[in-house]
Amino acid sequence: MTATGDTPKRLRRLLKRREFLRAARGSRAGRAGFSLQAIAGAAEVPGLGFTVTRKTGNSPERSRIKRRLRAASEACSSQFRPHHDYVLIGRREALTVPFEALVEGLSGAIARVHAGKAQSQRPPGNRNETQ
RNA sequence: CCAGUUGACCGGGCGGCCGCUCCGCUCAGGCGGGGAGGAAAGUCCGGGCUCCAUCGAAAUACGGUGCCGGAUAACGUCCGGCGGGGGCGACCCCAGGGAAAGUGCCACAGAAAGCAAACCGCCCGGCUCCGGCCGGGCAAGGGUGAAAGGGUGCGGUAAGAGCGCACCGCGGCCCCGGCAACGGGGACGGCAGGGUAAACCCCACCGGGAGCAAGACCAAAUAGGGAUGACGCGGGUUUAGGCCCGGCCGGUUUUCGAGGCCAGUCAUCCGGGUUGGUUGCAUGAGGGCGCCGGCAACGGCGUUCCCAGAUGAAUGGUCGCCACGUCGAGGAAACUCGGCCCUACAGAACCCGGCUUACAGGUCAACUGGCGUC
RNA sequence: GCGGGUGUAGCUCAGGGGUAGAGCAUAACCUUGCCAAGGUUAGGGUCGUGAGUUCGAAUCUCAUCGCCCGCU
Repeated sequence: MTATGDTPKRLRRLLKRREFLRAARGSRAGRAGFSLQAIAGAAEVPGLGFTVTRKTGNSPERSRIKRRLRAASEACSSQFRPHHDYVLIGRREALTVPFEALVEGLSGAIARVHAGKAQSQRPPGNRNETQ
């Protein structure tokens, strides 16, 4: 799991509850199949975490959602910026959405998240429902 | 051919490209190989394994199991029987020990719900104001109820009654078959003992507790905790415990002393938290095939195979072809074309044996009933 | 991995073998000039589901489903 020097595209995987909670305070963007959260962090290597709640489905469905999202994030791994942490929250639609649409959505969501961060910090109480 | 019963099984296949994880080899570039299930699930039982407790066991309490025999490491599982119930049948279902050890409960209805009793009644005698009343006998009939003290019939009687008899049931006894549960038969008894133990309970048998986040080890870094004991210093004496002498007295409890507490020193013992890694960890009550024993569960022997090991948790993404299913169109049909689903239930986490539950679609075998033909 | 609780009227809960109840809510009526409060009455239940024991099950037993909560 350690990122070696010759593979710089390798991402750091977020593991701890604290890291997920921190990312939840950042800006977010929703797309079909997932919701993306991003926040600036100290580490140079960008971090990425996946989470799918119990309510989404049973075990094979949750597992499959994570796999498809993981494959999609491999496809656009170069777009993740250094000094940032990302969390992908899986939704049920991730089971059925075509894979190209998933990759496209993720690419757009990353751009959207950084654009939203540039304009202002998230004001408290304002639900950021961007769809 | 139709309907059904039981058992067993499959639960997409092949191939590109890009990835993930483990193992082996490596000339360090890579190469080769393995990679979810029948339920991996629920966690309802039984074990292995590890630690804790205990001299070893037994008992109490609590919990579980409950016809008999067998299988098994063990089981609440499985197999074969027995008994009861259901089905025309193949076959299916049953927590199926004990109610003469004791206690409790049996609503409503009913006279009466557990020990015998008598509401309407029936019979005999007496009295009568002719409505009935009193005394005695009876439990067959009526009525209530889920259940009313063996059932049916005949005899018997004032009316009746196991009062007597026959058959059936019941009870213990004897004989026979069976390892046994149990079954068959015989003579006897003369009915006593309603139901409920998934009510308490009694009897027999089983169970120490916790769980791989068990447990063992390594490294780093940080903090230095708790308990107990001794202790101011020097000298003398004694084997030692101790005793004696001198000077000095950490803080606090008003002062001194004793004692206590706190702080300090030393010794012994015990221990916490954080992060990462290794191990446990995959050769096992293991799978396939064949032969033998057994009705079977299963066992024995031979041979062969190595078959997932992740730790925010791998086994994926995508494309093509084929197969299956389904829908639509064409066709007399075989079939052709196009679309859809490109699949059900569901994802290993120490391992194994079961149970239970979920499951689109499909395959095979044996058997049963019915119809048709020969 | 281990363990516990709960499911009854629209909501919150009683009932632990013998005809399913309370409060709030709903509806109608009374009261008031009107509303609220108050009063009277009514309706509303597969007792989570399926088997079993029993004469009889919301209650006892077994299986199953959903929800909630602990410990590690």
